[in-house]
Amino acid sequence: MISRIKGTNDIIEDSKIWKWLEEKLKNVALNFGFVETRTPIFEATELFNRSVGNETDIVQKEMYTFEDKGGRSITLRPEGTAPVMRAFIENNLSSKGLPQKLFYCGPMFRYERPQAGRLRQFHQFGVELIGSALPIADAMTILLAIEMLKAIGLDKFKLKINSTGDEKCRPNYVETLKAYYKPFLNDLCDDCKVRYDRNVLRLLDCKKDAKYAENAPKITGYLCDDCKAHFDKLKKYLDEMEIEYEVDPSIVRGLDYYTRTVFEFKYPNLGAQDAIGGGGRYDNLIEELGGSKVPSIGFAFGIERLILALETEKRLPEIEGLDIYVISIDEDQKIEALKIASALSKYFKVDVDVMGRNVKGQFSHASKENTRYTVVIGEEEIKMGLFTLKNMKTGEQWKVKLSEIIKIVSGSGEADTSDA
RNA sequence: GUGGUUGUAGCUCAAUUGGUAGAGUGUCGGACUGUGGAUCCGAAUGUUGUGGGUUCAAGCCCCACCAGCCACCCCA
Repeated sequence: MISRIKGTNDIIEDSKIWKWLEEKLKNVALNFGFVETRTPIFEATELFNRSVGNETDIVQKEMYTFEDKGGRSITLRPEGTAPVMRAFIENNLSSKGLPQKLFYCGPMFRYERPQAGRLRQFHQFGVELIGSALPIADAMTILLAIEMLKAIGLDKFKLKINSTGDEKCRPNYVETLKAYYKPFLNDLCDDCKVRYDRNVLRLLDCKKDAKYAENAPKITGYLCDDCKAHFDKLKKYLDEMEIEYEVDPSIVRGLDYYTRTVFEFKYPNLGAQDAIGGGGRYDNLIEELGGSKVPSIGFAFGIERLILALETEKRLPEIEGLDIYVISIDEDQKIEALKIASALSKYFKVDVDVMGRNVKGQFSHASKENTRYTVVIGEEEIKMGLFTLKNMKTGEQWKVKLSEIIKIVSGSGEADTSDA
C-alpha cells in the first residue's frame, strides 16, 4: 500500500466542515471589501529568501525547495504574504489605487516534525491590507480577524500585540539587547548562542532561557518617537473598540519582514501549537521585493488549528443530511425513482438507491444519512399517480403529487391530504 | 533536526510466564416478501504498521525502517 506523505492529510468527510469554515471566513473578508487572490503554490526560491529572510528558521531548514527540469530553483510556498506581494508588484496593482485589500486561502508547506496542529502541508486563510501606514489600518486588520473568529464561534482567543520598531529604532534595541545578553553568553542554550549573532530578538521567546528574558530590556522602551506614537495610537483604537489585548514583548515572529506592529491569536487547550493566527505590519517588504515603498499589514489563520479549536469548544457545525431519499419498491420503479430524484434535485439534496437494497434497507440507509423526507414509489403509487411522502422525523406520511412534495419539503406548505 | 511514547478488524480496545487473534461498536443480511431509528438472530472483514532476527513456537523478545502522538525547536 502506498500511504500519504508524512505530515499531510486526506480531507474527506471533514470537507464539509472545511467548506463551512472557509465560506464563513470568506464572507467576513468580502463584506469588508476584500478581494480573493489565487497565486501559484510554488514560486522562485529567491522570493522567500529575500522576503522571509535568509536567517529565519523557515528559510534555513523548513522550505520544500527543488530544482525543476530547467534548472530553476523552485520552492513550495511556506507562507502567503510574499507571493501576494510579488503578485501585487508584478500586476502593478498600485496603479489601480490604494489601498488594495486582498485575501487568500490555500495550502502552505514547511518541512517540520509533525505533531497535532502542525503539518507539513497545512492551510492558511490570510488577509493583506496594502497601502496604508496609519494605525487605523492596523486596527481594521485586527478587527477583521476578530470578526472572523466570532463568525465561526470562537470567543476564548487571547490577542497579544507588540511593536518590533522600524529601521530607525530597531538597530539601537538590538545593540542594547546584545549588550544585556553578552555576560550570559556562555550560559545560554546552544540554539541561543547561534541566535545571538543571527537574530537576537529570538532570544526573548526561548523557553529554556526564559529567566534571562525576564529582565531583558523591553523593546517598547526603546521605540523611536514615530513607532511609539504608532503603537500608542493602535492601543488607543483597540481600547475604543473594546478589544481586549495583552502587550507581550516576547512576540517577535519568525519572519524578518515585520516592522512595527506584530500580533498573535492564542487559543486555550491546544497544547504546544496554540497560535491559531498571527500577523503584522510590513512597511518595507514591497520595496525590498522591487516595488515602490508601500506600507502594509496582514495576518493569517491556520485552518487546521481553527478546526482543532472548534473541536475543543464542541462548536463544529452540524452537517446537514439529505432533503429527500427516493425509495423504489421493486426493480421496476428504479428508473422512475431516478427520474423523480432528478426532478427534485433542482430544489433539494436528493439521493436514490444504487445498491439494489430492499425497501427496509433503503429506509434504513436514508435514516442513516439524516434524511428529512423519503418518497416511496411502488406499483400502487404509479397506478394512482401519487407518491408516498414520509417525514422521517415524525413518521407521518401522505399520498401526494409531485408539486405537493416540493411545497412540503421546502416548508412552504402543509399536506392537504391525509391517510396513507 | 533532538528526546520520549505508541502502532491489533472501518472505529474503540482485549489477548496470563512467548503457545494457532477476540469483544464492543459500525457494516451487510434475516426475524418483518411495501416502511428507518428499538429488540433478537446470523454473516463478512486482519499479511497484528513494514522488513529482518532470536525461538520448537512471536501480537508479545531484539534490530532497523515507516507513521501517529507528546515535548523541544518553531510557528499556522
